[in-house]
Amino acid sequence: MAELPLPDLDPTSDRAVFRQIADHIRDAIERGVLAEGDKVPSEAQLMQHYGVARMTIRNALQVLQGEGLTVAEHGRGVFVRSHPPVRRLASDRFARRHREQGKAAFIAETEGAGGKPSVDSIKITEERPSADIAEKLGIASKDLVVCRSRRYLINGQPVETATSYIPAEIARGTRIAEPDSGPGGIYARLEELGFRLDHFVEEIRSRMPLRDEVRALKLAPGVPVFHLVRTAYATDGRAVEVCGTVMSSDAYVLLYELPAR
Amino acid sequence: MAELPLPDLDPTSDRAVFRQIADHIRDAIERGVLAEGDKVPSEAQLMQHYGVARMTIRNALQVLQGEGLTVAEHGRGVFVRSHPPVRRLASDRFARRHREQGKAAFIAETEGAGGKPSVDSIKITEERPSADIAEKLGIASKDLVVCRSRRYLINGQPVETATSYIPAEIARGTRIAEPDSGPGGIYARLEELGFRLDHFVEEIRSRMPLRDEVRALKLAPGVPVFHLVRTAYATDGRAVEVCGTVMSSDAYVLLYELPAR
DNA sequence: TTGACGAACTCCTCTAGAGGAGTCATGAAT
DNA sequence: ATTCATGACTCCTCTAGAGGAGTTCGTCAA
Repeated sequence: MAELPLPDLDPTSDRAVFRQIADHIRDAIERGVLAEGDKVPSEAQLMQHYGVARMTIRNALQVLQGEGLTVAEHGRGVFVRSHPPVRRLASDRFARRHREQGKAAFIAETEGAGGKPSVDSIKITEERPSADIAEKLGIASKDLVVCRSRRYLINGQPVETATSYIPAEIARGTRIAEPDSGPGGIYARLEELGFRLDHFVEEIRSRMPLRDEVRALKLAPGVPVFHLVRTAYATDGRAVEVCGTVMSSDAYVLLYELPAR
Repeated sequence: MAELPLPDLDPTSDRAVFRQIADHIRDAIERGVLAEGDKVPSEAQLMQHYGVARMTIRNALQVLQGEGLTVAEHGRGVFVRSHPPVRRLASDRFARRHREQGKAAFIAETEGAGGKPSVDSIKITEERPSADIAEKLGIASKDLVVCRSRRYLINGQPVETATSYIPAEIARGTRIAEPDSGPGGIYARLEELGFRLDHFVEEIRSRMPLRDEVRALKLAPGVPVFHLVRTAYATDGRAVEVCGTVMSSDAYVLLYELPAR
C-alpha cells in the first residue's frame, strides 16, 4: 500500500541510494508512523516507489535489520520489531532474605510477574576450568570444577542461559552436583555446607551473540546480548562459585543500587 | 593469498552458500587462524576459491560485519576487528571517598591507566524533562531541569557520551550550571549545597546504537552500546540528579559488587 | 462444512555484469 | 631526495535478471 508517505530520493545527495531509503524507513519508525509490528512496504512496492532495482531495496532493508529495527518473515513480509516485556533484574535478587522462602531467584521473580517459568536442558559435568574461570575461583586450572548448565524460559520462550562453576572439591557428592539442587538453589546448599556467602561481584559485558546463542535464545537479528559473570565469595574471602549467564538484551534491564558512602 | 585454509562448500547442505562461507571465515577467526587485525582474503580471492559470484561473497562478508567480527576498509580490504583496551568501571567509582581528591571520576581513572583523558562538546541547557526523567527526579514534567551534556575521550578517541539532568531549582545559578563544575564534579557541588548523597540506582540496557551515537562514538558496525542511567538520591530520599550515558560496549566492562546480606 | 489445490504474494538465494572510489606501490619527472 | 602520475588492487554501489520456498487466501470438490 502506498499509504506510507515516503519521501523521494535526493539525487544531489552523495549518500548511497540504499542508505537514503533506509533513512526514510527508519525515520518512519522513529516518528511512530510505522508502529511496532507494522508491516514495512514490500520489496516490490518499494522498488516501484523509488524506481530502483530489487537488490538496492534489499540492501536498505538489510541495514534496518542489522540495526535491530525490523525482522523479515519469509513469505509474510518485513515487520517493525516489537519489543517483549522487559524483565528488570534487581541487584539484590540473590540476597539471603530472598533465598529463605526456598525458591530459586528466577522462579520466584517470574511467578511474581505472572509468567510461567521453566528450566531446560540442565547438564551437569565435571571439567577442567578455563583459565579465566580458574583464576576467578582462585584454583589451579588442573583442578576440576562441577559445571551446571541450564536454560531459563518464560512461557516457553527462552530468555537466558547460565552455567555455574563450583570447585569439584566443594560440590562433588552434594546436591549441587544433582540436576535438582533443592530448595533455595545452590546458594542455599553452599551455605549449608558452611560457606557463608559474603558478597558477589558481577562483571557485565555486552556484545553480539554467537551463533549458538542466537539459536539457544531464539534471538532476532540485530539484538545484542548481555554477558554477565557473577562470582560468589564466602566470608573467608574464598570464591565458591562463578556463574556466567547470557541474556537477550531486549528482554532485560539490569538494576543496581549502590551506596554513596 | 591461498594461505588461509578454507574448506570447500558442502553441496549437500541446505545451508545457503553465503552462510557456509561466513561460517568458514568465522571459524577461522574463532580458532585464531585469523587473528585480530589480520586481513580476510579479498572478494576476488574468495570468488576464485569458492567459484561463486561476487555478490555471494559480499553477502557472506556482510554477515560477519553485522556480527561485529570484521570491518571493511574501502580500498584496503576486510580485517578482523581488533578490540580497544577495555575500561573496567567499578560500581563504587562515584563513592564519596573517591571524590575527595578533587578530581572527576573519569579524569582520575584514565590518568591512572596511563591514558590522556579529555572532555568535549560540553553543552549546558535548561529544558523541560522527558516524562521518564521527570518521573525519576520526582518532579512535574513542566518543571525545568539543567542538562549538562558532554563527551569523554581517551587519547582523542571518543568513548562515552553523558547527559546529566538536575532540577533547575537546585542547579540554577550554581557552578553546576557552569561548563566547569569545579573540583570533584557536580556530586561535590551537590553535597556543598546540602544534598548529602545517600545512594545511586543504575539501570543498564544494551542495544544497537542510533545513528547519532555511531557518529559521536565513532562506532564500528556491529558494536552494541551500553545505555546506563544513574539516579542519585540524597539522604532525604529525594532524587537530585539523573545521568544518562552511552558507551561503546567493546570498550567497557561494568563491575558491580553486591553484599550477600 | 471440510479439505485439497492453486494462484498470488511474500522474502531468500544466486548470477553476471558495470562503473565508482579509496589505497598503495612503483617508477618517472622534478 | 622529493613530488607526482599511473596502474593494480581493494571495497562500494547499483542493475537486471532467474528460480526457490514459505504464507495466505479464495475456489472448488467431496
